[in-house]
Amino acid sequence: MAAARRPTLARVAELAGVSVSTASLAFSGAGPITPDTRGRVLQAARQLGYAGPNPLGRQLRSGRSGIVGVVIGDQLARAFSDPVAIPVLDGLVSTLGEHGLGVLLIPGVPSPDPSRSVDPLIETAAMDVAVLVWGIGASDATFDALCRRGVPVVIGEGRRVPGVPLVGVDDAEGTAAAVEHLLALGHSRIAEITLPLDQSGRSGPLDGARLGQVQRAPTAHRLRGVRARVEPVASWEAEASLVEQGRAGALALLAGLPAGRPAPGPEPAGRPAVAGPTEPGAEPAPGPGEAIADRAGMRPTAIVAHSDLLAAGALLAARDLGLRVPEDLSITGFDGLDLPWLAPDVLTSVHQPLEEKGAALGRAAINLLAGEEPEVVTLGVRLVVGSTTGPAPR
Amino acid sequence: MAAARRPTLARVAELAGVSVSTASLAFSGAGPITPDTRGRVLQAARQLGYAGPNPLGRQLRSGRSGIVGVVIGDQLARAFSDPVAIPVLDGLVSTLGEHGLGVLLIPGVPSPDPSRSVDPLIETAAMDVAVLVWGIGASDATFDALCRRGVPVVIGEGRRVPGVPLVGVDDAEGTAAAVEHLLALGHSRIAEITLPLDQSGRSGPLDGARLGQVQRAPTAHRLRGVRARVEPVASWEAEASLVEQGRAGALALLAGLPAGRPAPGPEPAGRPAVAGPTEPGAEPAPGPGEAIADRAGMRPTAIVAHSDLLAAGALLAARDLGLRVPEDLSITGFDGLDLPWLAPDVLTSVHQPLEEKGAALGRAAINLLAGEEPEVVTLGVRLVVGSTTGPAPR
DNA sequence: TCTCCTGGTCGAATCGATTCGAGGCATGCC
DNA sequence: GGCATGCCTCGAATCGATTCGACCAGGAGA
Repeated sequence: MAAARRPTLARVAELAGVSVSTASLAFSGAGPITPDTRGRVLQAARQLGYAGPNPLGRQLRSGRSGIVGVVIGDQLARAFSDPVAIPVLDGLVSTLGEHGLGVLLIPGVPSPDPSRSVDPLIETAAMDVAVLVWGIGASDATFDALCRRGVPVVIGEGRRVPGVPLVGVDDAEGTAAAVEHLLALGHSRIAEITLPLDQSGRSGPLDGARLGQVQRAPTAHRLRGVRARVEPVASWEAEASLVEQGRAGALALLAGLPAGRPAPGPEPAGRPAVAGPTEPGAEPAPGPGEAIADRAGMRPTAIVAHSDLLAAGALLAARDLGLRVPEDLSITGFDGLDLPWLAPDVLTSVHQPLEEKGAALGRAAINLLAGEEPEVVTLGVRLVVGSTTGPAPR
Repeated sequence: MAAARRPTLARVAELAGVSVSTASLAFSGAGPITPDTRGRVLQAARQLGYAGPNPLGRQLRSGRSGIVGVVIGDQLARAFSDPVAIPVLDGLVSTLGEHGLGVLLIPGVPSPDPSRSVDPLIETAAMDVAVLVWGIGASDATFDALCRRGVPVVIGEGRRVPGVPLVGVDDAEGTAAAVEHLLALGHSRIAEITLPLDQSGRSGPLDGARLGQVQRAPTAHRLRGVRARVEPVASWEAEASLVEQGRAGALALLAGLPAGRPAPGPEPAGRPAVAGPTEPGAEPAPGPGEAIADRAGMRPTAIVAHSDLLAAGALLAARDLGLRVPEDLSITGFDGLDLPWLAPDVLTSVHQPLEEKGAALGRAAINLLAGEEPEVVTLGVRLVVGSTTGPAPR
């Protein structure tokens, strides 16, 4: 039994008694056509149940698929669970949608995969541009594969690659502002909970050696921003931007240490170290067995977290430990998420324009398609003071 | 300056000294070919920087785009913010990915839109199947448009449409189980916070009249499941599945009412009403001015929420009101989300297999493509008792 | 030695639309 | 009345690959 195939433009033209080219004109609207003829064609189309030109034919001819591949780093589920990702994706999809472009979801895969295999879609799917949303590492199989195919790429939050548009926020500026705020409040013992430095899945105390291994661009910038103002008394690397990780980090940084004022130790507390080419390795990193939380044996009075979820976890940990926020401990986040379940607390946080970031990614993709020169866009951030920061305890 | 276009299969064949058809064979692997010839073709391809057949040509020929359109109801941002959506989407994308299919994200639009316009992608994008993830209403412009185009459709969580595969969970069974659990604990004054009944954005007390207007399928089933076991003493309709809405609903249901045992009023408290064709309108709906929370003027001892986020909001509201959970108030949710920030509480909740639901949607789409008969799949749910339910207060 | 078979290669048709240049017809102007 | 001018319409080429049947050569079997 032959299944009746969908009618084609040719059949419609035939029924309408016109040529295929005329019928095409009737639909595309490009080129002159008598309203009468057009009407006859549309009438014939309706009669045959023809719902417009087959996208496949049109795409082949035009060489454009109207599809933007969006490569979601890591696992899809994890990417989507990240509340930071949502507005970005939303801004991206909206902006592209306004220009008639669709978003094809492509799962990325962890970079350090030995087989360097990428999702088959990257090799075979039709797309006019690709957007790598969560940045690319030093060497990225996905990026390479796309280049090989000749698919233009837009990078979100990653390292700069010559000739490739890049969209990011001013990460360093953001963490620097947070630290500055804390310094102004009199804090000197500032600890830090960082975003992952790479895709290794590692978590735990962050020492100088590890610091040199940072691969993810936003993390690197946020680390730099902090260190542009102060050398943290302790730093803890999270495995991912998750509440649980923030809690674990804060517990590690805070637990079992007496509160108190800066020890009169050899190290000048909270010395503001301007970032620069300081001797690496000269840094007195804590030894293996040493308490990670505090080189001087005393509790930090503030925690700078690289993300709001990490900060939220830190806040919960503080509550668990019976610490008052901000009286005993100040906490800053990064992202500017709305986290009503932290009520009555509102995070002091560096707000980044997430939806605008998505929109900027979309515009970059569109510009690329239009043949414009690739640009590097850096969006501004803004520290918004909430209820989780206050004067340093005396 | 003529931009050098990407090399085509024809150029590769030419360079390799074979015919186009042979070159095609070398890539597709279909049909017999000498390893030697194949090697020559691949060599030529490498030399030209040819990264495999152009998807557009292949797709036109095969009539398949390898793309599954996933229509996300409402706004994209809202859909993504819903933690229920994430695992479903993840299961869907994974399952489709294993079969080489990509997911094209398509924003749905609110049904009651007067212009009945749909996203242009629905009319013009290439796709082999479409999945309507968040169900379709009684009449749905999106669904109609897809049918007109001849794109086969899979429905997730919606009404049954003959000839269209449907995937859902046993909603009625779920809420019934939750209520049964509460009844077994001795609760008789059970209130309810419901999912939206339609896309109107309405929220507030739910009376009998409104109950008849329910359009969204899962909501209807969950309402039915509750009423199969008990007639709630009060019901509050949320505008969306959000923590804030749950909090508002719970405050409305609980605020300002004295705790206490069932009033010896004319109405038998907690009468278990079996669902059935009871006289509509005979229902003693609360009058306009009446306290919505409680027909007998007393606080409910349990709240059945249609989703975990609503339940979480209710829990926060209870904490705000100084009510102990579960000593003063029991709360049940629906979905089985992991909500660590509710710690130390763990919701008693009806767990639904979210990722499996996504996978089932994917399988349904694949089966449809393979020409198999459309099926209705209903996945089971399971009540998991947490710390938010306990014996009714005496 | 002839025929049959089979594995490998090639030609040509096909998928469904877009687009460019040519041509036809009517109008307007000289 | 003839010619230039537009406005529509049409034919044909094109996008890049897949696939079916034809064809050819070489080996096996009779």
